Amino acid sequence: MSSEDRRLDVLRAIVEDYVLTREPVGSRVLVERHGLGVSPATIRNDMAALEEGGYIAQPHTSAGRVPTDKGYRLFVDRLSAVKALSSPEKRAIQDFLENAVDLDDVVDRSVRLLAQLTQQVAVVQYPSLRQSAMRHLELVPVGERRLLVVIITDTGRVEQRTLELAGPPTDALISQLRARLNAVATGRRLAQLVGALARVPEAFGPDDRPLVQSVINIIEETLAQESEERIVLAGTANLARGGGMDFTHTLSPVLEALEEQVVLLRLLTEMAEDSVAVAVRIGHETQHEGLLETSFVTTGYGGDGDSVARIGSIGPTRMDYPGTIASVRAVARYLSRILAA
Amino acid sequence: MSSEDRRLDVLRAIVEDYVLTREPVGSRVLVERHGLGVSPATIRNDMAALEEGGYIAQPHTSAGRVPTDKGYRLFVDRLSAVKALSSPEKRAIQDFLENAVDLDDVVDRSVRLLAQLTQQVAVVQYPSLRQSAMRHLELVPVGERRLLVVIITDTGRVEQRTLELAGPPTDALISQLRARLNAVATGRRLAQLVGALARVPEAFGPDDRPLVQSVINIIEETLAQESEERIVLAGTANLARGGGMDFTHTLSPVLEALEEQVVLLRLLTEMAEDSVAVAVRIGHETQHEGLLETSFVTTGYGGDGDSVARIGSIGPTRMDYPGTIASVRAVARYLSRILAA
DNA sequence: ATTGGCACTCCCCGGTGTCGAGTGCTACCC
DNA sequence: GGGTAGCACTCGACACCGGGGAGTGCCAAT
Repeated sequence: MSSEDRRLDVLRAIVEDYVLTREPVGSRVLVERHGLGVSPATIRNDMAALEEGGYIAQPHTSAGRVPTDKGYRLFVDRLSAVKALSSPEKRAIQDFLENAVDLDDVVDRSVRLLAQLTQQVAVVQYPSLRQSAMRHLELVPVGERRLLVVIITDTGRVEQRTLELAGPPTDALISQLRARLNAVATGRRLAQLVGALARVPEAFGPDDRPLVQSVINIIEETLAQESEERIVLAGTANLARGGGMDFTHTLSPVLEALEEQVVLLRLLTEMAEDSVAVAVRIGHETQHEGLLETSFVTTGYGGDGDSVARIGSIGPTRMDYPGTIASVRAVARYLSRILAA
Repeated sequence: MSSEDRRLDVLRAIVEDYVLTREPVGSRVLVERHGLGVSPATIRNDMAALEEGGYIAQPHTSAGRVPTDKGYRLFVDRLSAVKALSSPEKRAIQDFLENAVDLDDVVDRSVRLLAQLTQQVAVVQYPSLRQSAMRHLELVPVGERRLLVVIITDTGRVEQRTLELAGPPTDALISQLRARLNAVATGRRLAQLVGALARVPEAFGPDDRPLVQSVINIIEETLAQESEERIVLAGTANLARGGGMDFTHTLSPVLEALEEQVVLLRLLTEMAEDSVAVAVRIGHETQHEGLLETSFVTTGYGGDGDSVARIGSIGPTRMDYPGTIASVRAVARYLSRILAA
């Protein structure tokens, strides 16, 4: 074993120990608890080198070492082996998710489950409208002057908008329009819908076109609302575990960041482009003040090939990365399976 | 002024001071800061009496006094004057809520707004299905063997369920059933629907009855799911303000309680029966371990006369009750107005 | 009934001293 | 040159002490 290899072993040991104990780890316990076959003094030299490289740091002069963000990064990239979940765990996941009655329920169960498994905060993004395909489009007249436009996607998501009308429409017009829209839209990706709908008004008489156009407008508006992407959280209480000792002073900024759904959505979108199975953002990599002391592990779910939304877990940078990655991946897999059914 | 009156004044002063400063309040600052025209010694006698009655307590022998739950209770019942919101505040509330696009958005905005106003955790319950009236019921065939049942209420809530069919239904049957169901159900309170639907199958031929019956079953199931009552939270980060100093040790149990939607739903239901405009639960009155150090202020909204759901705010027992009550009431009022439109 | 006086209690806070974990360095060995 | 043992040093954690002060309860006086 080259000395370079041993240094990495030392880093791995430090990360694992620190994750377990929450306490800065010194050279002695390192050789005692992990089977490094050398003396503490040797380890100290390695630690000095690791510190030089910025992988670990000491909180104060005579304390043990703590991994830095850079250290964790190296750890997840090169040093960690993915844990496998036990069979009973897998069974439990599947059973739990299978009992869901509708999309809301599936999402709700998934997020709670993941929070439970990781003992951290879980995040699930609703299947993106733009990525989904149209299953059905329904027009429902409501009272005299209102029309309800309901969009149903293949992922089970249902979106509706109310439209105020100039006057009461005829039943014939409504059903003609409904048929026409469905003919054009059903089965198509919502993202590709905008162009496709443009020619629909041509099929209608000039008197009807304003209504037709306004229906199309409201559909396009609904799809354009990327901000309408919904996310659901669970397990925020887990942040406060152990007296919230994982965060300097208070966890208020963390909670604030989590409530800012914009922040999470940005991160999820960025991570979708990472082109790795499971994306990890560590500490400052989240690019957000409040999340400086947290890490975010996400993966995509749904869809065959490319995913339709993301699911993930947020915890202190000092988290069990292999375990979290395994849990996130497992729940995503079962979630995809359920949605495909 | 009788001495009894002064004692209540003293209690009020203690509550107000403690809410402001978070510190046990002594007899001297009491006479200094509030215009009680007597000496500290006199106040001390009153305080002794109040302590005897269980309205205040001292954390340790030589500290000031702190209100007990019983003290707060007396305060909200008899001693607090309702604050009025400023005109700009009212305007801001209205403007903010008016820009909502659908029910989800209205609820979301309301809960955020209330969290912002009270600087506490806000809770909004979705309009109850059972309390709402049916606006429209839609049946949408999806693929060959599935039927989507969509229920739209007058509060804008949309609930849908998927039904697996034995075989593909005819369009004629679907539209006949749709018409029939809407004739019976539209405009009716959902709670009264169960009986009304029972006779619908009689109008159909024996071949069609199984399908008709299963549609009716799934509608009734959906309505029966009281547990499906959804609630939305915002402002949990506010709990951690000031270093979370309002709670002994950690706020983890509080967060856990908030995630247990069952707990909140129970409380909301109980408080709906209090037959007061704004219901308040203080500390142990919440009957829940995790909420021992919190109070819950709620009121109903929506509907003319009796309300259709509740909205409220949760904060430390040491909260600004008059201010919270005013905010909750104000948001409820505007929320009702929006929904009625 | 109210008040001034007074003794008493007990938390808070700063200072001090000890202990121990952990380090860096140097000399030494293979 | 890399590994090791020994050693002096640093510095936080913790316990202990003592003064200061806020606040109380009680009593005697008005």
